[in-house]
Amino acid sequence: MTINYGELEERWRKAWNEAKVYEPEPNDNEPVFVTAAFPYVNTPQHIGHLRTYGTADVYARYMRLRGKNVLFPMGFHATGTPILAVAKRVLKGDKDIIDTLMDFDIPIEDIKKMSDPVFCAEYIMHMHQEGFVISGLSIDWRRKFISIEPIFSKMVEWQFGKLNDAGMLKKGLHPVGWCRNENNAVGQHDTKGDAEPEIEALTAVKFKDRDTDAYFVCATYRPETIDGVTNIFVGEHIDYVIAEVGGSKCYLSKHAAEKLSFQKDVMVIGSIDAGELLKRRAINPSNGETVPVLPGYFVEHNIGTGIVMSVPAHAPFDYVALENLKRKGYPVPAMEYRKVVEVHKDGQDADAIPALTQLEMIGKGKEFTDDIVEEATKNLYRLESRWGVISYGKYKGKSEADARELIKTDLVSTGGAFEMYDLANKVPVFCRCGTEVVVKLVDQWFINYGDASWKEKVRTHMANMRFFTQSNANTFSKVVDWIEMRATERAQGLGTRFPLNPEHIIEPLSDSTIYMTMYTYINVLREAKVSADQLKPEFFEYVYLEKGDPDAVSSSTGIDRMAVKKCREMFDYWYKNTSRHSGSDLIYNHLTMYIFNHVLLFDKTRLPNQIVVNGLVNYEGKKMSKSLGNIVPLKKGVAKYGADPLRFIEIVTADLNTDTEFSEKGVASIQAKNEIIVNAVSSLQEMKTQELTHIDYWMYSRLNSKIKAATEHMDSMNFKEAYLEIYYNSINELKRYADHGGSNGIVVREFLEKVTVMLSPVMPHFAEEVWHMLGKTTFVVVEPWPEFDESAINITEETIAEIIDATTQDIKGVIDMRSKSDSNRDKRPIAIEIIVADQWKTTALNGLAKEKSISKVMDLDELSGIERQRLSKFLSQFAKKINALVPVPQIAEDAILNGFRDSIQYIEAKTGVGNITVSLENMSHSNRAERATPQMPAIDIRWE
RNA sequence: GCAGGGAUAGCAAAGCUUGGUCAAAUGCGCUAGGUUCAGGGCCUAGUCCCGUAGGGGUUCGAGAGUUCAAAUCUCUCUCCCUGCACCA
Repeated sequence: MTINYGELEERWRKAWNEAKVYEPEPNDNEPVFVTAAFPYVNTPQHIGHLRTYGTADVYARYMRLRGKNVLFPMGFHATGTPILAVAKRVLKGDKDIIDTLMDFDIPIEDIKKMSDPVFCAEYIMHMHQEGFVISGLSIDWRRKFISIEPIFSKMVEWQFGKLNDAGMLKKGLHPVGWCRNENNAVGQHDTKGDAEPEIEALTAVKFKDRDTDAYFVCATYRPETIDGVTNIFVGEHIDYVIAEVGGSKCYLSKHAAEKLSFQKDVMVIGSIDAGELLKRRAINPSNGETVPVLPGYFVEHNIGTGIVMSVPAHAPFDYVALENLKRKGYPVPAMEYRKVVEVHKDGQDADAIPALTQLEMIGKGKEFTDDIVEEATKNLYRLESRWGVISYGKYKGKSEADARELIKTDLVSTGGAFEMYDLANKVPVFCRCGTEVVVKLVDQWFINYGDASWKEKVRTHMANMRFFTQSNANTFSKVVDWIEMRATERAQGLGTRFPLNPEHIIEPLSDSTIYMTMYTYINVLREAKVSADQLKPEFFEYVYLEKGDPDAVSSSTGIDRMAVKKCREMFDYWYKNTSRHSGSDLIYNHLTMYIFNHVLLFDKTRLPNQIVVNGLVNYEGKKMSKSLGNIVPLKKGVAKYGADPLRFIEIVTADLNTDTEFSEKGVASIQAKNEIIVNAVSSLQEMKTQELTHIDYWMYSRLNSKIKAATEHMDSMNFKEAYLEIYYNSINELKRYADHGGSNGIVVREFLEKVTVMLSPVMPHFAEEVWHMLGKTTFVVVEPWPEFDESAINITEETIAEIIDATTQDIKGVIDMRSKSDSNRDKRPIAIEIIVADQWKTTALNGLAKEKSISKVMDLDELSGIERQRLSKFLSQFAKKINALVPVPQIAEDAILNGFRDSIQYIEAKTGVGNITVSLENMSHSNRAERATPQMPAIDIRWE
């Protein structure tokens, strides 16, 4: 029977909707509040998005079955620039964005309207909502909102007022990519070719001109090599200027002066010819040495300052440039290529010049072209940064990495250098408008997540949170150590105005750290028709912190008194036992900021309880991405595969924190297995009620140990293991049960019923269908999760089953092996005797597992009746692995004998041998009988 | 560079926290057979090497160590991936 997922899923969604099963109200049960990071609505969803929301849904559904009062709401995020960018691109008729939107089946006339950002956000929001609905998420839609609504802004304004009151908003300088034409910060999506502006800090070292009061400014990544400087390089064709920088006269390229003016006070006084500079001498600020100025062929005006400090021992470019000059007969004064860093590592020649060694290694005798020098530079930098030790001067013996910071700090503090920023990109980065991007230091507001006492509060609280994997807990803890200032205002984008600078908006991650609180009462605000301007701070103070009283709040805001009270009651009831879900990429920002803001603003009972972080989804082995063209829109995916198979594949087939693999084959296999379950339900009609046999007890045992294991796995958020038990193993057990002649309707029915309930969190629609096929009239999605019956877990029966299966395998193996040989090729086995070990062997084996000594077991009283030689022979076969022995269950001879006898038909079918007998070791006449061990009966196969 | 994570059989991926029951789950691929079998699906068996009785041998990035015992613990090395703040 083929399952029509589309039809069945829609039918059950409609039934649940009508019964309002996902619209909880406070009751006596314990509330559980499940939220997932609200989606950003600049593009519609693809099937990968289902991972996070589905994971949250499975948890919500599981909690619901466990009798909790579960609220799972959802909102949408739209602040910031991406939606603005989409609208702008649509307005320009950008083909790329229009194609992308058309891939999601948006009609062209609607796409045209998306040049309005608000329309765009709301349109895509509706698509997301529909996607969530058809995916079967158990969301309470009465509480939906979008982050560009005025009432959302009111909450954010309250939050920032609190942050400011707590002194956590700070003003400071921050380097950003900058377009001087548009006067705007530029991020990756604002540049041509979406190049990420890579901002790097450099040290600008000031070498004084010996004869004037000006300085040569050299930008470097390696200030620690300062004592190895032999000369200064300038470019012969570069335009240089003299400029007043931070109070002192400096030489630098014209281009550099311009760029630097976005970071420091720069006043150009005049220009100076490269030829003039070449006549000067420069003084090393570290050691006072006077060095010459030479022409460097590789120096460029737009990299760094256009002036380079030359360290030929450690910089391949410098070395090569000096050699070139010498070869051309340029008057290069005698100089020492001083080595200031040593690498203590195998294969490093202590006397050689590192730059030359590296060049020769890479150049292999060829001419040193720029590519080779470039690579040598990279290698040497890596080698010395990792292994280098300073071998000269004050910091001799320190690692290069440590010395870099120390020397830089020394230079800066004595006025010998200043810090500057530049783009580290290989090629210049251009704004979409065509202007080259520079680094600007902007004066702006930050949230000070580096505040020591704040961090301490966060750490203290995090010790009480659940993160489910040790690795996630560690990551969070590292992020807390690392997080410092976070810029919190933006020049452009949708969103809430920043209270301390209303020209700007609040940065879109900072505005969504406490929004989940709003789900608890927003439906009350809507019903009471509360407007944004009524949401004054005192409202939030009362609802969130119970400060003030409802009468005062009501009279100052004009909000109905009952509504004010109800908002507080709803927040009070729902906002505890919270479970926060998101993809792992948000650990580094959103999730950490979520903890910080809660800890600062709310009281202890309202703080985050647990965070569940999940991996992503790969498509047929590859990452889903626009460039690979393998993005499957969620709507298409659900229509094609069914929401339930899609949910199963995405949510429970991989460990929580790793990526799942989506494949068509995988979906097909889930669909096929679902059909097996449906067939099992149909087969119930032919089954009768009868007395329980071995196989029935085994089935009960499996069912109950399954429930036990699955419950433990679900509780620790280990969905993969849980559903291995609930789904895959159940199907195998149904098969094994039938193979072994199981046919008891009562047993199978109970098995199927309980499995169906456990299946419902992942495949709610399908489970509901099966549940009703089983004749039920309730909703499976609100049934209680099954309890396990410890007494029904029967280790003996499960062990016997394992022994029977293993023995059957062994028999097959032996037959296969024997029939491969020439002498037996034509012979067929005609009879098999299975010989079950005598009881005393279990005693002896368990004795050995405990005593770890053969002689001690020989002396045991309970084995005194056993013939010495037989006992010794039996024990000695375990001698080699005596330390690895573990006790085995003691099983009565009759039980195992009967188990085999009940399974004779099965073994015959599996092995193709018709004459199978089972006997006890001491009753058998076979000369193989004594080979029997407790876990492994002896087998004697007779051939024709 | 800084921080985090990883390296397991043809591929993908468990297991390693709490060393032994690990030749190592599972899925895919591949091979053979079956199926009124559409070159599909499903079923059965096999898939490191050797083996005429359920056995033996050699494996879990490389090297060293701890141990009666290591895929699992320690150290060193090599290589790979991800994030790094104006970007949601």
